Amino acid sequence: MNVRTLCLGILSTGEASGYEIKKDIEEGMFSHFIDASFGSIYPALMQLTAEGLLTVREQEQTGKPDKKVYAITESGRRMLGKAITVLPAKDKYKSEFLFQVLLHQFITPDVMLAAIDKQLSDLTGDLARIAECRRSEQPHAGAQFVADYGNAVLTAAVNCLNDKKNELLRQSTVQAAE
Amino acid sequence: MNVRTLCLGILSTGEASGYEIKKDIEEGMFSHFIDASFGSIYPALMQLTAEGLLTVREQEQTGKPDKKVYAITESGRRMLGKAITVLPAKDKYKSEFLFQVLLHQFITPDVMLAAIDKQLSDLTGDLARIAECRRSEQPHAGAQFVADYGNAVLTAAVNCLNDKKNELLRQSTVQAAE
DNA sequence: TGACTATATATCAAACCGATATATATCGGT
DNA sequence: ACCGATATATATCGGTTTGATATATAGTCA
Repeated sequence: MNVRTLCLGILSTGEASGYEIKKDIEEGMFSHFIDASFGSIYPALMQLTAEGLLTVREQEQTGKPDKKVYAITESGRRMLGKAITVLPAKDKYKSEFLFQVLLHQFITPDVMLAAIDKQLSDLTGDLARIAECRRSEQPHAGAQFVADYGNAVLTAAVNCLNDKKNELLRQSTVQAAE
Repeated sequence: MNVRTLCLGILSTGEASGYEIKKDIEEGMFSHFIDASFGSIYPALMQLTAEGLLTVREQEQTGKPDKKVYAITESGRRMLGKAITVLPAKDKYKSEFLFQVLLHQFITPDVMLAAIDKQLSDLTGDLARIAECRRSEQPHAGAQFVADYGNAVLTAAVNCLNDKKNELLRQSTVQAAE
């Protein structure tokens, strides 16, 4: 799935500017399983507009720079429906943390513990963002599904990591006592 | 983390050809949290060799085409150690499946159920691959960690998905009965 | 006034993916 | 003996995406 479809999907929930789309991707419900940068969002919006799948209107703001508000057209909705009515590609998961864990022989125990703490802080941050989305966005079946799924996975990760961390701490205190 | 560091990391566990590195990334322990294509692996190996971080030797094979076996040098080990002694970047997770779930209004229930089954099959496939790695690769602390972490997360995902699927099936049978 | 932050759009080099090309070798079917 | 399919193996390339940077407006705070 490319950034074009992503933009159509977000704009199907309401009109927005490129900057607001980026914020949705970083802070909203989409943030848990999607990523895109300005360098791909802005070109995609211009291209989609040129193809008639979006409309733009320039909106003046007080206290802020002007913004370009994009809205999806009927043609855009059809394209979106067609694009997501396919078997989804396999999830992609990339983790530098687990890479370090697998190569633990090259790093010192204190660096390893720092990495685990960083990972725990990332995970609990994600959990907090899901709770925040539940509070602020209006809930519907899809959002409920995604939030429950995210909570299940992240909670399992946190529990496993805490176990592993305690195990490491126990080992290092035993070694220190010898 | 770039493909260069990835190649150094894999080669730190033993010499390999570009093709074998790709197989490690697809089937081995690394497959659960790493991805890279030939289009980035081969250039990276050539570049690292030119910089003296790897050595190559051409090896003839019977029944197969020749291969170029790369091995990490001392200089490469130092570079790898330096590259992974940093706080790891945040995990990246991309899911077309959850994107479809959040936009469920655009897809029919049967497409949704097909997507869920695809996701379940992907997850159980990953679980099976972890079990297979446990069987075939020699276990060490890092591999144990990664395998336990993967099992915890994937099992939580499978359980949550099965719940959601049953819920959907119950709803559709209730609606069919009305 | 100057420094900093937030909002907002846009561009670009570098990195990377996915597809394709090329080549060798085995195996099974016709 | 020949064809097609599959596995092994290296390499390249167009197109997409990232991450950084540039540009600009406006509020806040020392």
